[in-house]
Amino acid sequence: MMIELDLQSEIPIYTQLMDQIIEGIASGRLEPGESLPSVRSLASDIGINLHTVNKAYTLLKQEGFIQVHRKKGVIVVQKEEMPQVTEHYLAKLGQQLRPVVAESLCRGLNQEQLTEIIARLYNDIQPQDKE
Amino acid sequence: MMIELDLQSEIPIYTQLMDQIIEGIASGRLEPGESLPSVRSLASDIGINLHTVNKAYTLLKQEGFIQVHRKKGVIVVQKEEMPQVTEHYLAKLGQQLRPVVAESLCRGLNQEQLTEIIARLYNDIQPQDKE
Amino acid sequence: MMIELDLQSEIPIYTQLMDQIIEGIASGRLEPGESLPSVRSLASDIGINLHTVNKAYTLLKQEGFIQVHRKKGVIVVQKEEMPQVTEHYLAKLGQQLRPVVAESLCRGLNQEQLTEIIARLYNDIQPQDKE
Amino acid sequence: MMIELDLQSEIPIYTQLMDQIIEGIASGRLEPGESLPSVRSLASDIGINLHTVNKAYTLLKQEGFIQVHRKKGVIVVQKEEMPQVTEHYLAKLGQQLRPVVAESLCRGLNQEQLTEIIARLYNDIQPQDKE
DNA sequence: GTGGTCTAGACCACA
DNA sequence: GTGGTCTAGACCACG
Repeated sequence: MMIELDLQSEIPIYTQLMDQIIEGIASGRLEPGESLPSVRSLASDIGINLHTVNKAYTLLKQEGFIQVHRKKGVIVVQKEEMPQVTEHYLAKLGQQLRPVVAESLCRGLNQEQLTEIIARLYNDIQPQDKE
Repeated sequence: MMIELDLQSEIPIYTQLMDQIIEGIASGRLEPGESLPSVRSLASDIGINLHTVNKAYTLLKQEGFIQVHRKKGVIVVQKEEMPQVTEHYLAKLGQQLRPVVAESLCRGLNQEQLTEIIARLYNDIQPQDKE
Repeated sequence: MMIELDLQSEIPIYTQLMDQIIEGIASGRLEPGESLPSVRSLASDIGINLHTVNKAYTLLKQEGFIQVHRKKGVIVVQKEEMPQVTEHYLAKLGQQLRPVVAESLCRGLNQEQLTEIIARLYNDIQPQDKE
Repeated sequence: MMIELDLQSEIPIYTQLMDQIIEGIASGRLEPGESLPSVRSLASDIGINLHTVNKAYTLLKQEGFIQVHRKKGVIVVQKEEMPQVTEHYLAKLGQQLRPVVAESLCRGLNQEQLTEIIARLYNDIQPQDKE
């Protein structure tokens, strides 16, 4: 599992970590049931604070992407248990996307172009092996 | 100019204010050349500190959405001077959207559905000059 | 006398006005002894406040570039009376130029290039008719 | 890092601070990658408010001279990432220098003399690695 | 302990 | 009256 952090970024490290793990799941590089490194080992691997990894894991657990077993350690949830498209999620999505769309409109980036960007991201992230 | 803020939100007030103003421009409720309320009056209108408004204005000025005119006060930039779709902007956009798409993939929200959400936001915000 | 002001600029209008008049003198478009418009007419010509023009004139007078006669109005000083290169002026110059040179060094603009820019400005402003 | 401020000057403190830091970089007293004191410690060291220091740092960050690193704090950018000579910078430079040259012409300070002043500043600021 | 945010009150330059 | 600057004190997120 490759984690790339930008320590200069204004995005908190724990958020970047969450994003990377979620993208890992989305892309298939992290499979359901697969186990993640322990808080300690991941922290030392990428050279950040224990608390930071812990915070990311805790939030991912809260959102339902991972489970923490006393014995098996940290694992990605099974496909059936993966978080769904809830009302709450859709609301958050709209709230996130609204300012993005507004700025696009101001700058003259039209709906087709934005859709195209979204499409490229889907293809970019999505698992490519179709078998 | 209606401004709606959520003082409890984790999103900084000055960011919400920027978003609202940008959406105002995108929607046509704020027209190019139109003048915005003074820092002081807007602050007292919406019940926040003038420095918070000032920060929002300053950032909007830096991004090129508004100008501070010595006589007319704060004005929305002319259409020709509106910020463009720069490389830098596209990079920022991709960076913002990437985690959104990743989470969508995990939750099983497919590309068509996300595109549909974008489309609705475009229609929602866009100026509705129907007459 | 053409005056070009940028009302959006962060540079105060009275300063821009002073700069323009000094450049006018430097370029020969305003000759020693020539009279400048009255505060009132200049203000209405360029559409700014009386006080602003007044401030510019007052400061120019203090610096010795113009004289205000009760009868002749405002005139550019004679060549012999033009402000000289004083110690005080050199100190001000160094103080102004120091940060400019420092930033140039940081950005990798070398001495020759900066000198070239200065040279171009001299040629640009200087009176061109040599007869 | 020595900082000398003139609290009586008409030049804003945050500007003086920016200038001093840029000169520090230009002179080599501040090396790329080196970390700057925290907002709080610098503020208390030089006896000004932390918000004033913060403003200077924020602007320097925006201009690309420093970065805020999540672990190392505030650092001078690496040499490769140092701001370049952009069109925008050259425009700003011309705008800054134009009135200076105009006044020089009026006062009879010729191009050679001004060039000489620039040269002295370059030598004065430039890193003196003689050993 | 760090930077980021917000509030509050004050002074000044500008127009 | 406007924006710009500075000070001061407080809370929070982050690491």
